[in-house]
Amino acid sequence: MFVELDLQSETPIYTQLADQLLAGIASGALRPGDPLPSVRSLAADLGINLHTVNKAYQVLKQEGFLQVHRKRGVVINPDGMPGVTAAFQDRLRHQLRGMAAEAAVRGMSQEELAELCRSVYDEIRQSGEGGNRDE
Amino acid sequence: MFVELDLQSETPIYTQLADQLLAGIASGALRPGDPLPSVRSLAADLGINLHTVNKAYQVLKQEGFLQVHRKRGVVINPDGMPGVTAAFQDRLRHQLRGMAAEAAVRGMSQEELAELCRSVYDEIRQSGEGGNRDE
Amino acid sequence: MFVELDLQSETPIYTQLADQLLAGIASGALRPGDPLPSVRSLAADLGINLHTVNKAYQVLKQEGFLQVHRKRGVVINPDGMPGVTAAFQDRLRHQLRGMAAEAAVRGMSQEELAELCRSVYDEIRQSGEGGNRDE
Amino acid sequence: MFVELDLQSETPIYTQLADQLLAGIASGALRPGDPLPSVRSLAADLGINLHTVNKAYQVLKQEGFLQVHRKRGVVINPDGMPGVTAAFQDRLRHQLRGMAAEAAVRGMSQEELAELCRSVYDEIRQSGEGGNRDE
DNA sequence: GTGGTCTAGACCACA
DNA sequence: GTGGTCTAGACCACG
Repeated sequence: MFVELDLQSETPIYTQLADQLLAGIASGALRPGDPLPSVRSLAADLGINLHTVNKAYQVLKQEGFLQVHRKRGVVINPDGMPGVTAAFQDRLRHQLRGMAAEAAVRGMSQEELAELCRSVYDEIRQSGEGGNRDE
Repeated sequence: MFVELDLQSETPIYTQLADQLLAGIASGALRPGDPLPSVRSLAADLGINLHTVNKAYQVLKQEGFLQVHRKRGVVINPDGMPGVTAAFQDRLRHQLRGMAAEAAVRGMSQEELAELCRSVYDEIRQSGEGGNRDE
Repeated sequence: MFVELDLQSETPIYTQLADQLLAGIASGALRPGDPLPSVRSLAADLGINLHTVNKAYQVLKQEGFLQVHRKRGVVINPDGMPGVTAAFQDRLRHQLRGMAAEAAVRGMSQEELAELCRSVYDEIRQSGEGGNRDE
Repeated sequence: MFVELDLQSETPIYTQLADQLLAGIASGALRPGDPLPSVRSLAADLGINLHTVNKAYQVLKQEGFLQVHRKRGVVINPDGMPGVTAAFQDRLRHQLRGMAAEAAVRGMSQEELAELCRSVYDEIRQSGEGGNRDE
């Protein structure tokens, strides 16, 4: 579990955690059906409160990425990940708009921005290359 | 001034305002040297708090997009816009990472994401098309 | 024994099990005097914990649906089922209130809700049709 | 605000609160656009923790019944209530199934159950007759 | 003053 | 042991 949190960041800890878990799924390090650490143990590992971990889990569960299994605890949704919903696209566009506006004003070209997107996407995919599974 | 605020959004009003001012600049509707409404009048126009408008202006001034003169009021920085700083790139990558991770998990391909980037960028550029009022 | 458990559900497994046993009785598949599997074997069949099966049995025994004999094991109460007690009606109304409130808010009419009730009731009755094994 | 909580009940306080707010909406006592008390004041009124109130609000917000307005605080969704979604129907059926099974076993007829549904529905609708609005 | 976040410590139902 | 709930007290961003 390679999670790195910036406790000073203005983005909430639970958001950072949720994002990194998603990144873990995207990279293949976490796969559908895989169990996640209990809120308590992960909280202890990360040195944060269990409620903070719980909130991250709840957010991901709400969106359909996780399930709470009565026997196996918290697991990556074994039925696969939710697709590209309209709500998600809206959210994406909204966030992109703000970034794109500033990028444009600062003189970044359309293609430079797109290229940056691609490279970030690649980083995420490759970070888990080989799908190391050591739990 | 074509500013639309969503008071239900989870993004702060001052952020929305700042983003839309940037979009105005990106589209060419606002150009270096152009004056902006006074805090007072813009707040009245938008039906929001003075502090909120002020904060948006402060944020943009801080980043170098605006200048505040005691006499001439608030103007788009006549010396041109700040460029693509390292800090900005970091911020961009950081935000992109979260989005890209979720997009990847949801099955969006690298090129689909890049394409979305491009289209959003275009929208911003085009929204001000024909808005070059004085040349 | 046609029991289907949803380990991801937020309703406890023992509750699901108890409900399905009740449904079995309602449908006629299980009748007063009929024997039920031992805690041990049912737990093995369903792949769940002994405690869980035991709790379901205890709950049903507590309400008077089952009897537990040292020798004959667990049987559907041969003296017949408990009737519509005041306590049960209270419980029913209480649960219905929450559902009805949300249904009403969502625009479901009184008759639509009543009709749904009837259809669910029918499903339960019919699911055991033809299941009268020994007469 | 006529909210009555049973702190001894096994149903969570936040659920009871959410249900009663829904009942308030169903009865017409609360209408789209109406403001709700702040989490702090309502918590003080009810003698419970503000986090508990907050959770109730979050649940209702999540489902689309409430909105958090940056100026007006928490309000009943002014765009109207969510409709009868498939997810809601599933939830309803599931809950009804358990109740209907027990009702049937206890000898309650299909029509008796439906009639109970109707009467509960009526109680909710009528409790707010006249739409008293004293805030 | 609002809601959002985080922490800490506690109890309970469930399995 | 797990997650779910509740409490209490705190800080911060926002408007």
